Amino acid sequence: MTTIKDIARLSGYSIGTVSRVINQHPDVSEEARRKVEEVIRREGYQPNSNAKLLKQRSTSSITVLVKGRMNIFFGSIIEHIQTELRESGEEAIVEYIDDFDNEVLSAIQLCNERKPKGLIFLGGNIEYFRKDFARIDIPCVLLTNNASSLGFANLSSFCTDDTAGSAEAVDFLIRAGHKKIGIVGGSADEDDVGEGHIDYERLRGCEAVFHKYGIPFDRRYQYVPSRFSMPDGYDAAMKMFERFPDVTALFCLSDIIALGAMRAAADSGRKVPDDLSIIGYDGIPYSYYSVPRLSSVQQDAELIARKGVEDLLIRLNYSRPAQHEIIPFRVLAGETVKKPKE
Amino acid sequence: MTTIKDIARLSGYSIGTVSRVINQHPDVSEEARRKVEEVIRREGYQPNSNAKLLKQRSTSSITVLVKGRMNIFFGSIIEHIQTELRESGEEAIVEYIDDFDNEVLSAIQLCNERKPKGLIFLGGNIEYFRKDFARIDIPCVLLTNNASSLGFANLSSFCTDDTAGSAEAVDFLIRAGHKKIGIVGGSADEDDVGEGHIDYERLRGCEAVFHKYGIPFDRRYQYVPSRFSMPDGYDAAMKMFERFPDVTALFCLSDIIALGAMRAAADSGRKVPDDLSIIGYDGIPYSYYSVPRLSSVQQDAELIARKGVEDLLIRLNYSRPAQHEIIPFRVLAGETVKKPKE
DNA sequence: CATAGTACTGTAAACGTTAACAGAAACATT
DNA sequence: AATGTTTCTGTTAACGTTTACAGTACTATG
Repeated sequence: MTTIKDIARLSGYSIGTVSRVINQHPDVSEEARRKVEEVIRREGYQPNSNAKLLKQRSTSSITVLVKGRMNIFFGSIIEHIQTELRESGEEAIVEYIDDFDNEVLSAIQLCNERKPKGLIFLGGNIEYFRKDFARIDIPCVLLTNNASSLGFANLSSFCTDDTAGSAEAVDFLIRAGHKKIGIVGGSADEDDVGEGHIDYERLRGCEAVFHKYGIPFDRRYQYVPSRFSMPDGYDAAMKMFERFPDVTALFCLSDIIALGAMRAAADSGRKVPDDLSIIGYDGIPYSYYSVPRLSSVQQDAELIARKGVEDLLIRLNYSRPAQHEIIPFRVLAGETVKKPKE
Repeated sequence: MTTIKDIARLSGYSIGTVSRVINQHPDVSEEARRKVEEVIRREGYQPNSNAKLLKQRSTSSITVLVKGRMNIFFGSIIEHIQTELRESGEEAIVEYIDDFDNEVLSAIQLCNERKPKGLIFLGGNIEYFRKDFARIDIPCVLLTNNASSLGFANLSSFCTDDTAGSAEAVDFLIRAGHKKIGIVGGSADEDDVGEGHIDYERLRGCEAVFHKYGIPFDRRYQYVPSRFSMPDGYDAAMKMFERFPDVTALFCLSDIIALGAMRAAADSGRKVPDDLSIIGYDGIPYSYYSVPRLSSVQQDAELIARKGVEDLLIRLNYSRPAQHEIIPFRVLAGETVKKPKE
């Protein structure tokens, strides 16, 4: 392996000068720079990043910590994060952790091991682990929950208002004439739906709307938890049909789940939207191309990603305080919501 | 930051002993081990990986290099890779590169920067860069092309036989009674379809079957290139309808493309499968849940991932020669292929 | 009792880099 | 001519580990 020493020897300069050339320091003569660069190119020399990081005590990379299984909505956010970071000359490392792992503890471990200079969280619910979060001392961005209430100086958040988005979805169904509405959640564990949890926030929005219209809603019958995958959405919808057979509309807390539910509807002899209306959440491309086109509360994955990356980069470079911004959503009418038959 | 020195000081042992405790060396007394571990736990000490790697000259991690945009088939392979590696106590870092980047050159850069101990390639076509590949000296696995012909000692490959899979798809359509078959490809660039390219291999399989049945096939009219995304599939299908209006069946070189094509069919007034049959490739979960259920040549993402990881780990530990294995596929009949009307 | 072996422990030299510091040379200023 | 300043360069001490080597203190063996 060629090291900086070899370059120094071959170019006739000292390792100090070579290092300065590599790191674009100004105190280097034109001639030295030229000669050293020539040797570097000729030898195909690449600095050893471990040695570099050992000295500098941090990486040049930003880690994206994704909680839960591969999911196309997160996937598209990740893709946009990658694009944004690349444009700024930064490198993203994506790390997936299990749905049941504690993301904050995983993040701490990650910080120790790989020393990223910034962290982006996707999924999960930091609120539960606020105590541990205090141990993270690099800038963080949370893209799937609002963290303004947590009050950590190093934690920004950019996300849509889940409560408002869900309210609007249910409002949309009710205005279409539905009263028997089922809700398919995204939370894996029924017992787990506490404050800050994605299902909790979304259900809260739903219930407020039911209340506004004076429509009764019983969480025990009309809410089925699920997970962010099609098979899980399928199963949850089937369970819903069993539990609540005369349901006329489904609000699925993610498009993936909604697409699974569409198949479940077909398999249980329900035609969408004639027998069953469905509205999803996220606005993934797949839902846009489904037949019929899925109605959905659309989040702007690109905007969320861009805001998050921009904020992180600014805070990394100018130590600005953390920000919390609500990203607007919009309801795409689609083709899966229709006035109920009866 | 706590270092090994602090642990040594606090435990009353030397850094040598502490290091031996950390690395599970046998030459440590029970007492020393116990005491040192106690201090490590108490202090929450984490070894500095950069220092460790600087000494050991390689990472403990395996890098997955994914070419192209976020794509659910690759996504599910990645997920399985992650699972497999985690079970073996290994760590996976996923790196996405642009569709137009050269994956081998990217890999070389990656090796220099992060020093992974193994590399898994997803997507792309190493064949084009065989010359550069010789510069990579760590075990590699290619999961989307057969690399047996390349003859690199450090390159294994595990993938389905694209030629045979495509042949079977077309055979399936012809046996259903279709003669006017369009093929929607996965290759971004029409000029680019050369040997080793995924479209090249698949088209070859198709043409052989057309030939076998004595059905004419003109690549210029009946083949439209596309990319692995729904919008691209949609556009390509629309182009196909324009170019070849009386097409009765479509073979899409990926399910994502097929799902886009299904929407295109709907938008152009074609009912699937009554007016247009569609068969895809990959067998992603989404296609299984689509209505109607997509017919598809299913690849076993989990098996591909597992074989790849197993091979990599074995070669990492026992320096076995590289392997090349063809993973079987199977045609899922689905609901989108039907006898044509006329 | 001498010797050899065993079980453990400490020391110190690497690994490849950065950056603080000092020194040299050239030039400018008094 | 002496001094100060600027521009460049080399030297060297870290950074936090691992590991070869050398030791020490036992225990076992002849």
